[in-house]
Amino acid sequence: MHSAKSEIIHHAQVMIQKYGFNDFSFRDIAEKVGIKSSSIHYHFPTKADLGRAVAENYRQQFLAELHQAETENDDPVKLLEFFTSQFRRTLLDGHKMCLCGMLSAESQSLPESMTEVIRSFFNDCINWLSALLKRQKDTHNLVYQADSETEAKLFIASLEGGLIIAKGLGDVNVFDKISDVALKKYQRHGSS
Amino acid sequence: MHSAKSEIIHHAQVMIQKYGFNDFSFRDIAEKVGIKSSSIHYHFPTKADLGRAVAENYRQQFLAELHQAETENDDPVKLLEFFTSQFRRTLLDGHKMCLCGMLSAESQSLPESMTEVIRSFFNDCINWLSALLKRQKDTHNLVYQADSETEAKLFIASLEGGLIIAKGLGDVNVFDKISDVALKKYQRHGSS
DNA sequence: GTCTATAAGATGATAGAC
DNA sequence: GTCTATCATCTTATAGAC
Repeated sequence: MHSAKSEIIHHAQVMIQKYGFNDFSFRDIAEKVGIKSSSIHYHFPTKADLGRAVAENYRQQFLAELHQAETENDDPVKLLEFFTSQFRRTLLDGHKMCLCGMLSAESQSLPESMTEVIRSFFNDCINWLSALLKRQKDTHNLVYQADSETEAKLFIASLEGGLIIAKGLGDVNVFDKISDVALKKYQRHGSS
Repeated sequence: MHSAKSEIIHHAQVMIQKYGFNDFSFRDIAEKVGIKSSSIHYHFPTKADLGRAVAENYRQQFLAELHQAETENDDPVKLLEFFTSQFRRTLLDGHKMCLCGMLSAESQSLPESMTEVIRSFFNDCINWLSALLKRQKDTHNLVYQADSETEAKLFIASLEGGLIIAKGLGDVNVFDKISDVALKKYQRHGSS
């Protein structure tokens, strides 16, 4: 389970989350993995190939963790908190951005093969959150300010933006404050 | 008012907002301005110098526009809408990110001279929004879910994240949907 | 202030040996 | 699969003429 290929994907992912897609090199990855940069081209002919593989791997793993959480707990609020904790974890672990949040900001300088995956990632997240919020709304007869899909978009936007503000202020606690308020809307009575 | 120096700053700003700090070169800027890349070094010795000047210029202009808006209108809700429209404008004009939002995401690959300015930008915005929200709250006897400063952080996070989600989905309308819901919280009765 | 010329290093990528 | 060697290109940056 520590094949060179998976090691390359792992370190590329971390570097994208920390520095962005255009500020790491094949040599940087190679040094981390302990091989030469030319060996990376054997697994991923171009940087676009590597980038797409990293994004697709991230998307699938992220989604798998969401589905796994659903099997362990079916309380919508708890699941929203789990979703939030996934973002919190990347921030605490090396001040990393969400991979797809970083790539989305940079999307105009990325190959189209990568932007396809980013779009899928956000669609996946919004669908998952939307179904959750709708279930919470129907169960407790709540009234939202907008349809569940729009509420889902606002929620994930708050988290992606929360990472940016926390990084900009250089204070990881800011993320917790932001996400706590974003969550409160769905934890209490439904007049909001 | 079209000095080479201001032209350089302008085009550098646009390119950072579109592609990020590490995906444009002095030659790219030089071509846009119509000079040679070596001439840029006369005005800005290093790329870090240019980056800091761009960020500082953005920060001051952004803040000046906020203060200008305050002299024309003192309704907190209208001012929140104005704040929002500033973000909307950058998205509609070339799918650009907020300059400091982009730089904040990339902050781990930036010189410290730039991260200082980014921190100031967000502090400025949060202070401005916070005072606004507090005034709205006191005037109408509203109840927020958190203190005004935290509400301000959530609000700007929603906008920064709104840009990211809209870009990720490749649909600028998504930003409007997100910002509309974020705004509703402060337009209506105060139980939220 | 802007130019030409150039340096010194990094980058993505390929060819061919093992 | 990984290596060495190499390439063409791009990058920031500097020196010196005009």
